[in-house]
Amino acid sequence: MEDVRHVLQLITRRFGFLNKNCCSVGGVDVSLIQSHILYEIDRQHHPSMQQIAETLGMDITTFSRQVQSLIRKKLVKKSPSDQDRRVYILELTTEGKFVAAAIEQQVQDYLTQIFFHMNEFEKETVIRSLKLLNASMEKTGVCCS
Amino acid sequence: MEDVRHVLQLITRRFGFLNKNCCSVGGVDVSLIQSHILYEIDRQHHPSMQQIAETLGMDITTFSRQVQSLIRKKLVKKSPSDQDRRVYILELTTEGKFVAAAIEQQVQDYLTQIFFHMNEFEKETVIRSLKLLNASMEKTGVCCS
DNA sequence: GACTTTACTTGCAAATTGCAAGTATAAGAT
DNA sequence: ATCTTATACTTGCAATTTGCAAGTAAAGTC
Repeated sequence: MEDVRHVLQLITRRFGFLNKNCCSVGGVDVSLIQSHILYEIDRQHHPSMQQIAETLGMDITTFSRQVQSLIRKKLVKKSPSDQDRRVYILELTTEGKFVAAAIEQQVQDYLTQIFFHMNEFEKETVIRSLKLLNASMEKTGVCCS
Repeated sequence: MEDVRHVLQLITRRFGFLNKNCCSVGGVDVSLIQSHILYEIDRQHHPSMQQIAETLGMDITTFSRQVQSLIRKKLVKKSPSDQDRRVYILELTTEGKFVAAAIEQQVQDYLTQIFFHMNEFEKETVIRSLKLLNASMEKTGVCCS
């Protein structure tokens, strides 16, 4: 139990490294945080700025500027909502989707490699455990909608 | 399998948030990265600068300055090695140990909370799974000695 | 003893941060 | 209807953090 922190720290670090290295696609470079933003915009259906900033636990002003940067790179599109014109709806451009997919592919390749060292039973156990852990973390409600 | 990335992303994020919030001890504030530095100096026995920077995957120059900052806060001590006077040996000061321990305590409390939602069997399975996952990640050798 | 490598630091310019203060729209109160 | 308050987002600014290039100083190599 004492070493759970350490193991989690290592897993987190390794997973973070992965993302860090995988953020250059074609001519475009995106930072780690930007890749997370792309990822979340892709996942959530036409989210607002707030939603993504909240999900990622970022300060909204920092987020605002990151989005500006992604718009400059033509990876993200921002349009005012019809229902409430204070809010802006985010979506990926075609190129944004392409970059997100390329990153996704690299992550999946890495995950495949990792699970390659396990047999089917281990693999399933690990995946189930991760989900359970995540669910437990959610219950304690430290963060992240 | 497709959602493993997402689950890992969430776990990572939640675990990162935890650390982010837990870095004010007594009068002293340390950033997330600094808390990781303290943690690793504590773990490794009289490590050099390189070693910690490498472990954390940080640029050595950035690391150098972070250490300077921790020394200013009197949490870390740096002394030239006897064997090789180019290298500096790092260790925590008494206060540094105190801060590291306080952070450790907060993390452990959080982990206890998380596992509180599981029965003994689940708990053991999850811990075993995390170790297995970490070992598999290590085999693919993306990072982190 | 001259060259190379290694461990670490500093200069600098760019990027990233958060707070305070701003604009603009929406919702609620009278 | 309008006055106030709340919400969604942006901008100014000053502080921090970053990485590269160039530095120092000590080992190691030939």
